[in-house]
Amino acid sequence: MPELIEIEYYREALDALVGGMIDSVDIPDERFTRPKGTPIEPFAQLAGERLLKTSRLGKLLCLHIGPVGDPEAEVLLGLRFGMTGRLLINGSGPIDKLEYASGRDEPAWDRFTLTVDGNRVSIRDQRRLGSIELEPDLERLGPEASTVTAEQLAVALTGRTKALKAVLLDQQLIAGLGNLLVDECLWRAGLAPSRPVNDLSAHEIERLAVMIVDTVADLSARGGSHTGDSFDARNEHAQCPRDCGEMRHDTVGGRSTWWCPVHQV
DNA sequence: ATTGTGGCCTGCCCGC
DNA sequence: TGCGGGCAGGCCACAA
Repeated sequence: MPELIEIEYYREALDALVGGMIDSVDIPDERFTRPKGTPIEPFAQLAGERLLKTSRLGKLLCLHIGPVGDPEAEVLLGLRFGMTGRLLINGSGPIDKLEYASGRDEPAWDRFTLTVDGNRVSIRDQRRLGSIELEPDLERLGPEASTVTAEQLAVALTGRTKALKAVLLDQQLIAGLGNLLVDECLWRAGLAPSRPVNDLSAHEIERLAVMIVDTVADLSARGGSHTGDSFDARNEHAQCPRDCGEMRHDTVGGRSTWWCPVHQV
């Protein structure tokens, strides 16, 4: 479930530990490191350093780690949460329950644990779809969705033929939107998810950019990606909350998609 | 280069 | 009750 909004909640929670000393790093299983096959050792060597800062780009949460007062020696540790990953601090998460995740909650699913001044920070990820990476390449991510401008959006769309939804999900083009946020943004903007992007007018692009920024802000304040106006209509035979048309279920960009054919055109 | 597909992983839910 | 298939809100490697 975690999309930009949830990752930002994680970052804010983690921010309380900035300045602390990393006592230990525990990665039980090499399958969680990226790129695949990266040994655990370089991660373990972060013990003894300090957590200097946190940052986020899209769904990537970054920990800036190193000795105080020596920016040259700073190392970036990137955390990705996949679909089922949660950040736990001392056993509890900023988000209590993941939609669509298992009702169970096993400490055995802790794929990565950092101890900062005695506080346990863990990624609990049942399916191991998340990962950790040293010095992640930030250049591979597009502009941040929560502040995306019409100009940036236009750049992402130009020269492409993909379905609109597929582009919005592509982290290289726009960073941070996941399946739920995209469906809500398109529902609010009145745009069909399967529209080829080269078909959008300048006016529609502008409207969509504003809608993305507003929707992210709105749902952040409400409490998560699952609090959209269209969320309850992600069901068979559900009615569109705007115009009472029947919601339609399709696969677009390889993802399960709910939309309203009446007002999304 | 761009685009679509399948795989990674695991658990749950449904129908037989 | 047991079993197989399909599905899940992310991301990557790969083929066309």
